[in-house]
Amino acid sequence: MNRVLLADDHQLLRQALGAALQDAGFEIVGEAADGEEAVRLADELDPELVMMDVTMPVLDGIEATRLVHLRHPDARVIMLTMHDEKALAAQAIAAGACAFLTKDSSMEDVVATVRHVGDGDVLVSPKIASSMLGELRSPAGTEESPPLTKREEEILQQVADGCTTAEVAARLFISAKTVKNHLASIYAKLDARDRTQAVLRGVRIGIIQLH
Amino acid sequence: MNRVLLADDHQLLRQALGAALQDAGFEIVGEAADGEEAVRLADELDPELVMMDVTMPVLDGIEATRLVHLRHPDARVIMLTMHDEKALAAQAIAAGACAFLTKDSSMEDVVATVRHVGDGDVLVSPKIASSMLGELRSPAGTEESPPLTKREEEILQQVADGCTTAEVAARLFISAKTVKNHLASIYAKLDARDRTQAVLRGVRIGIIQLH
DNA sequence: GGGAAAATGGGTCGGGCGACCTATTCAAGC
DNA sequence: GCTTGAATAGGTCGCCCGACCCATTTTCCC
Repeated sequence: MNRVLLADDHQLLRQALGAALQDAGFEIVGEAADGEEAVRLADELDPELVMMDVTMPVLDGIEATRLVHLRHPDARVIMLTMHDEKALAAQAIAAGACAFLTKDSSMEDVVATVRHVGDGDVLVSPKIASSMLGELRSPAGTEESPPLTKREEEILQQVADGCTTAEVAARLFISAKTVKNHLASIYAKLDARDRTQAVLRGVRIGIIQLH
Repeated sequence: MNRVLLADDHQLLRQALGAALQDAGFEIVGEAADGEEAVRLADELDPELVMMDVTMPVLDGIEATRLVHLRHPDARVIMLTMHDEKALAAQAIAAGACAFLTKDSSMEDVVATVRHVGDGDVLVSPKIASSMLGELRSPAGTEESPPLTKREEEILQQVADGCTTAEVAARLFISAKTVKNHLASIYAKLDARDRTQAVLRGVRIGIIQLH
């Protein structure tokens, strides 16, 4: 019997996961609707397992995982994501996640993965997880895309919010040139050739919130 | 006892909805993972109710709803969406949907809505639905954004896929000028000032697929 | 048949944007 | 202490983009 904390902004999915995990013998000790709440509840409830969605308001799942892992090294975090992206897996693992699931998975896959992690398997690699799901991606070298810095994420979010280069510069009290430099770095990291593609990548990997 | 068809690309959510609706006394006659499959299964199974996600591969939920409603005027379609956007509600209703639910809803809300629609309520307006959900939006005039034409959606999708204006023109065998004209029309309809915002809007309202 | 909307194409203009290059400061880590 | 990387800033260049004009053809609905 493992104490589980659920963090997902979609109540529907939380309830569904909660019900399935309870049926499987897990105890749901709390539910969070955003990353910040997830971190707070993790502090408060000290769960053994955390099911964390990547795309969440206020604080995204990656950052929330990083914080939870930092404060509760024993807690095992399982990441949930809409779209599966190789780049995301690396970031999730780096942030301290133990496993990786896409929302294309079946309930059985979820329960199986949670059980594995709960049983103490140190790391269910994304590859193992995806093969376990019967879905295999990342053909070979798993070319990783280095995570964005905090400043870069901040700038990309502003761009996603509709700001031009000059507007971002004004909001952050820095030069437009600097914003351009950050953007160039973002494009290189996300393999995007313009702001549209960069923002879309950000949305896919869950570091960008849609307002 | 109503015959229900589920259409959502996330297996997890399909299972969850299916289980909840079955518990509530509905019969799940089929599940579709994309819009095309939804239309095909609707033809095949002739369900009374269809729960249709907006964001689906191959054919989006709006278009799928339009087709289903066209071929099966008696079938009642309930739209499901991630983000709730006023513009989407108008499009969904126009396409023939009977009700509108966000994934922020609770399972109880979903069951209640499905029951209402299944009982024969002609139209659960988005406003009623959202007030039923305890969430009220669209303060007054519900300023509608007219839906994009097929050509416009096609072009916006190409832009989302990373094409420049010239590349879209080449792919569609039309002049770059024409692409620009369509884009201008798209910007006006979606209240976007550039392609980044337009694509993001498309993603939010679910007419754009992320590849 | 007639009108509206969609789809097509053209022109011009200014500005934002991305590519490329360099430089300084500061903090963290080896 | 030295190096690395992040964040800051500057310059130039060419081009793509969006704003605002315009017209024609086709399609579809009344």
